[in-house]
Amino acid sequence: MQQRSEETRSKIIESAIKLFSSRGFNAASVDDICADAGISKGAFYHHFESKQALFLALLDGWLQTIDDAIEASKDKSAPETFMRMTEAFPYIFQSAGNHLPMYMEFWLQASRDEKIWQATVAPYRRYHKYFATLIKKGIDEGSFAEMNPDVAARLIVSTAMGLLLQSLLDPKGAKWEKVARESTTMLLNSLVKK
Amino acid sequence: MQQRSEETRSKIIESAIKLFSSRGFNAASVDDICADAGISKGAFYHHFESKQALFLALLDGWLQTIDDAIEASKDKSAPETFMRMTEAFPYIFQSAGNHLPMYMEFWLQASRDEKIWQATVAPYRRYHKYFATLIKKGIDEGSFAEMNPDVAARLIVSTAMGLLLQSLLDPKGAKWEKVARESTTMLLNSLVKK
DNA sequence: AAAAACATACCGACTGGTCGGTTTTACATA
DNA sequence: TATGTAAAACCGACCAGTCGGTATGTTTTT
Repeated sequence: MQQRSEETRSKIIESAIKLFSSRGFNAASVDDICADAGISKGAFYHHFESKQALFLALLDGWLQTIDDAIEASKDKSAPETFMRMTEAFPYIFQSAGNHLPMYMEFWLQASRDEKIWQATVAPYRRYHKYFATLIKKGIDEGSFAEMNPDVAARLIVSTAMGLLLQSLLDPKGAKWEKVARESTTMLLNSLVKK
Repeated sequence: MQQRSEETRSKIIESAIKLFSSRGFNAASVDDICADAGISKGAFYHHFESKQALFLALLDGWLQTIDDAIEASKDKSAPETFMRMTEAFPYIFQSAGNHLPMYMEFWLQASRDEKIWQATVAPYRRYHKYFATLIKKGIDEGSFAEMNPDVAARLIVSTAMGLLLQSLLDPKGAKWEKVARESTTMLLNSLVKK
């Protein structure tokens, strides 16, 4: 059976997410990850070429979940999609919340590491394009006010990212789910045709 | 003269900003900083207790510039303040742009390091309070529409941070100064009373 | 001459990664 | 079903290099 192999691999990934999130990419050593996963260093390097390769694997997994989420919301109207975004915030804050520092690390590493940058920027541009197209569709349909779809898409992404960042810095400083819901609604209202 | 001493100190800080920005806190070693500054390790540890202490000094310097900027915009009306924010964007993107990765690093470290967190979160809360008060003032004066000042303040900070983050990831993906100016204007329009 | 500023050699801890050897698995054969 | 065997999976000691930090000595300033 190759079941054991897959189990080991997922144990490594699980521990890596946990430790990268809590300590950071640099501070979490390969030894730490192996110890947490309860496997040996040999097993680690059997499954992953390097520490960076593991990092990239984690990044891929994350991007995949975003792709899935986008795919699931296709064929929806623009306002409906954004409403769903609003509804999704509690879920995002709960599930992504713990791993948020790691996603930030992706971001930061991307600005310094060519390989990671290439793996990150292409999906980012794809997402932006998706949002911009969606907004343009909404404008054409008459449900959104006249505006620059490109700028509006950046604005929406900014809001989501900025809220997550603020919640990361000061988790107990506000009821973030509530703030996220209300500010997204606020933003959405400014887009919708009056 | 204590002039030489101060020169050494500022040389260290200069090199630290440069290397922390380009390589990150962990990847930039004390030796690297010393080499870049053209001084010895002894000199380094004469001026700073530890690498973390240097990091905190850099953080303090950054927060000071924000404080100064806020202080300079006081006694202005709320809409005027936000208009000035818009005007300031090109400057921000130019000056902060290069050091942005380091500021992100502050953010990230703050979520993991108690000391750095305390040094970061207090100013953050102060800034948020300032914005919220400003918005409330604008509402009371009748220039802003009815809204939750707290949420609106988070939204504004989110926008600024999110834009900076996006520009960090994909500097050549858009004309960020233009996007920032337009989306801030968009946001401001949604606040102003119609 | 006292003190502050700086230089240099050095330390133990830890890092990512390697390597020879061992165990487990998958599969063909009988 | 039992058995032999090659490959895949895994182990853990080990390596060379780097890290932040220190101890001690030298130069410069006051």
